[in-house]
Amino acid sequence: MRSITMPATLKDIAKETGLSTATISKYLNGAKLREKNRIAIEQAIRKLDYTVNEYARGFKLNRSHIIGVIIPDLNNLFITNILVQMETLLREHDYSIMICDCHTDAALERELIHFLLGRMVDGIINMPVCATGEHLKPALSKKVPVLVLDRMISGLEGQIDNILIDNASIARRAVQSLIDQGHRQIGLIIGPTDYSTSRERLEGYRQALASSGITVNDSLIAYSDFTVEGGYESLCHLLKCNPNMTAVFPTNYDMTLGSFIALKEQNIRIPDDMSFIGFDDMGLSRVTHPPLTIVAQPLEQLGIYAARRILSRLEDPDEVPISITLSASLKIGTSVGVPRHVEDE
Amino acid sequence: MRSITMPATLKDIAKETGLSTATISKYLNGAKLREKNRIAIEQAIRKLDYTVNEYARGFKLNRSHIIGVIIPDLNNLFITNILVQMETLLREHDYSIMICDCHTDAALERELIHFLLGRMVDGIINMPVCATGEHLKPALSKKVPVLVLDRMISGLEGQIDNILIDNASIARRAVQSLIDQGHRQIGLIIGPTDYSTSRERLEGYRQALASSGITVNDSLIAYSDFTVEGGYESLCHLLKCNPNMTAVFPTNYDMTLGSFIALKEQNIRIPDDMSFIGFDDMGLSRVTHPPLTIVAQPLEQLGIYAARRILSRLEDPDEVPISITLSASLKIGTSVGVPRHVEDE
DNA sequence: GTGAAAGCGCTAACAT
DNA sequence: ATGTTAGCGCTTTCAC
Repeated sequence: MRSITMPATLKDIAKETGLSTATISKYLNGAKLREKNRIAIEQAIRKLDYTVNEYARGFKLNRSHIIGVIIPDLNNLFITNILVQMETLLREHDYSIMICDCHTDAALERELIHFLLGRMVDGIINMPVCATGEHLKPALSKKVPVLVLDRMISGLEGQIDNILIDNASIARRAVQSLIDQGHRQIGLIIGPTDYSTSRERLEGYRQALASSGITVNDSLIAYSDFTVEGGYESLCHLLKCNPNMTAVFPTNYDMTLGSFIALKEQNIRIPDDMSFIGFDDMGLSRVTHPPLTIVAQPLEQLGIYAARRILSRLEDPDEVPISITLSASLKIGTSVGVPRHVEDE
Repeated sequence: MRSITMPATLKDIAKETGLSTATISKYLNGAKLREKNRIAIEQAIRKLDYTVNEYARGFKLNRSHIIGVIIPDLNNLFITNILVQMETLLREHDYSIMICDCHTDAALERELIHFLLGRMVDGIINMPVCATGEHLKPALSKKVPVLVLDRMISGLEGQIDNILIDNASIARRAVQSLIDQGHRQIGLIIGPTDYSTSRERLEGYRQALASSGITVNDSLIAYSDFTVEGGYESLCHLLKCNPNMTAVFPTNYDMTLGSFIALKEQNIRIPDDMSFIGFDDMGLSRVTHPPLTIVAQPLEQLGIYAARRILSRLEDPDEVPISITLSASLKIGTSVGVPRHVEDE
């Protein structure tokens, strides 16, 4: 006899209704059957509080309906904004996500691939730390669909899906808009250059300057670390080394917050004393006066595309992996003005 | 014959080594055996690239090694700070977490309990939206251990674990420290009072004032919503209604950020013009000058205790659910000063 | 439309 | 120390 705490199984429903487990299973999976039987089954299910044992089903069908997600840091609004959309959309399709934080540690990242494969995940979404993509090989050789998020990995074309943002383009446009206002001494606060996103933003900055015939002044480029503290210190450093700097462009949210606070604390007015273009349209950018001109990355879209792509791959194993690049937009505020020396002319 | 993409099974290893599946299973689960056989198995495992089918194992043993986690919002550093520790510790014990964001929607929260139970999670950790705990009943009746995080739910004592922070106490101490400096007009920015944390912080504020014989002035209490915008607007509102206010105490991280920026923008100096005690020692508090006096909640500890408790419950089903209350601390900076009118006396 | 039976990969008696 | 065997709950032929 089945104890009070043991959940009911198909067999119990079969016994209760006098039907076979096969029939009930089929019904549960969408088959049609005699009205009388349908009702009997529904009744038995309610009476015995039956729910499908997804574990047995997954075991039988060899699919878990779980997507593994490996990210470098959960404590990051840029990342969670993407995850929220992904999770919501995947759950609507009856998939759940297993999030693993590798703490920006490439060795742990590699381990986590194995961890997730051991958990029989149906697919893997990864914002990679390891730039070579070497860590993804075990998943690929097991034919588990892999999607790489927000960072470029070369050498795996055609084997993985890739959702990217056109960082070079948006950085170029942002810096160009500063140049158009007359700025020549434009500070850039950039993240670690082992990430393709940082390199591309730097490249966009260089392109904009080059196309206007402005020589790049290396002392205007602060190499930072994507943190609030990093942004704060970089801004202070840039100011000290470049008294003539008239505009500054931090290139992620935390550094935007840090450098914004540094400016406020030094009583440097935006845009009167310093023009400012921030990054990522979250928290801070919703309250500042003047409203910030800001690079708005389509984070929700990133999450949605990632979820859609992995679902497509799962539905049709023959689907070919592709790379999708989304455009960011420049949200215009009033934190960019005409630089002093131009006004004076 | 097993196709190239089908993963190897115990049977394959058995065939390869000439041993039985039982022996290999036992070895995999820690049993000792003849050195010769051990080597043969290791070799076969490597040759066939075998990994345990966790799905079959979980099915057989009726445990998934998955903890379901339901939170009101992933886009929240307070929450992710807790999750990071939880995830790390649980994974070290070979558990993974399935995170579901209910978007502060009680109906979705209830649904997610069913979703997770259907996924056969071994336990559930929940920072609840629903204050009655009604949504947890299905989990409890299935004997799935439930742990409630950071919020009090009454009526479920002895049935659920509960990890809390002593909000009343820390709020009282924070406000007391302002009173000790001579402040009498102390603004409070509080979150939605449907959460026990908000009510307790408000209670702590009241207690501190009462114990010093100060009458509570309702116009000094701003009921806000835990967001950056909310903090910004609440600060502006408090200032307008209370020109005599000499100190302000926002009670979560986002509202701390919002009100801090509002002060900066109005050129109100901290602590000269306004004393300030912030909440949650993250991002902002690491860069401000002067360093903020701040309520530091033990977020990492919260995550660690939650993980430990649920692991204990899983290891020993007879373990009795308990409630643990952690103390927050007041990190002293220099954002609190002596109010003007006292200096003048 | 319905049922009988096989089997997914693993573990746990139980036997040797 | 190792093998035999049954069976977890489900889906899926293949009959009828």
